[in-house]
Amino acid sequence: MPKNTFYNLSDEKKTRIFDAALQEFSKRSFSASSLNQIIKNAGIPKGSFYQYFDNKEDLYLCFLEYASKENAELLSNFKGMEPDVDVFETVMNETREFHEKGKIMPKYIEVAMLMAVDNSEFILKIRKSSTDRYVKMVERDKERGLIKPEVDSELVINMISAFSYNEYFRNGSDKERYLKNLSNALKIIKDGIKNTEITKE
Amino acid sequence: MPKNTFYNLSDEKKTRIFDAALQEFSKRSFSASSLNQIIKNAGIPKGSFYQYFDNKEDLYLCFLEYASKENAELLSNFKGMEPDVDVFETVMNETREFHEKGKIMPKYIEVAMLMAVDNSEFILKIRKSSTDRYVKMVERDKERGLIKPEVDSELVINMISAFSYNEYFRNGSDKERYLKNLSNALKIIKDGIKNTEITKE
DNA sequence: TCATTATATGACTACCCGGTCACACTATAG
DNA sequence: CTATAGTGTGACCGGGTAGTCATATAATGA
Repeated sequence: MPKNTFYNLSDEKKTRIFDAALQEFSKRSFSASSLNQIIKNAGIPKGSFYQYFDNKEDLYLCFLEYASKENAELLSNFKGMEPDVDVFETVMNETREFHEKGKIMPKYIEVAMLMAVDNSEFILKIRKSSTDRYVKMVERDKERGLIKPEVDSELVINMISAFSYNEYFRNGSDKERYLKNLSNALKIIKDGIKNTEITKE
Repeated sequence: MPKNTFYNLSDEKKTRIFDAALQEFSKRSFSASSLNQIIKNAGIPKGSFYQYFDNKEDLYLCFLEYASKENAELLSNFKGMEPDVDVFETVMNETREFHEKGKIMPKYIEVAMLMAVDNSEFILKIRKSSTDRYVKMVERDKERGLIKPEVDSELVINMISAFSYNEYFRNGSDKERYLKNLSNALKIIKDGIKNTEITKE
């Protein structure tokens, strides 16, 4: 847990620290990340950092909490689940939105990707809760007769998120290419699980 | 490429080095791995190591070659690209074989998984060449009229490998579950890109 | 005003890393 | 026996890391 001195800091300084943390934690996994790099980017002296946090782990945990709050706020705009839009369109729209919004969000994707490798219990919990929302969308689409009922909803979401993370990394700065590939992959999955029976009345 | 001095080493010493490399490369990604740790475990002095190899990358490449030879007989069953088997069946068969054979294999699997997550340019190059084989299979299936011609072959392989790596990590020790999920995912992708036109004569 | 407390700071420690190099040793050939 | 070439070796280099600490400065309260 960060010390009181951290919470007493100006918002501007706190933001600067979190921004620097985001830069670093989205580039390297926790164990490979450099605290020196973070404080350099944040423009705060080494000594000051240790006035605010116990150590690197302390910062990481605090950062994750902050990041998931940021995340939740942004996603709340979409929570509505518009009735005419299927899960694939939603994923695509939200991803596109991520990129248009300040370009900060995609960095969180990288953080998540690097977290996935660490595979700690703590991270599994966060990931689970973030995919649940999409799993529910798949299930809704099943009920609407758009998707074969025997399909494993969680598996579909795992396919999408795995590809999304991976592809995001692979394409580096070429975001257009990433979005195009994601769109193509979504189309393949959609065609692969679409309900061919005419059960709609 | 290792130097002659390495090949002139006793088999016992060579094995000791590869064993130590396996231990390290299965625990940490290439860029996170420690050469010092490897030579310590292998019980050879730093100076000697550089008599055998140019650098850490040299050892890694050499180790990969050795590892893939170790599994040579395993993969040789499949290398032939049997004419009646499509890319999906091949992936599934190879994966199953990979996991069912031997107790040494899991370590090598860890190496492969960590490789998938490492983003250094060095690793990217290696990874590319290893997926090429599967990309070619997709293209062959296209020519055979099994897969829609407009599909991006590389994208398909990326979807499969991303899911495979991710799912492997997610399911931890539950290999049966992993294989089942992979099978289901392959089915979805297959259905998503199968050629529905009747162009076969 | 002055003493006390909280915060700011960067030089410093100890320990990693990959890689080099001068030197020691050994084997072979003349 | 001696010269030479091949191999073994660990101290060392430059640069990175996380974390510490004495001291300087600012803020606070009596």
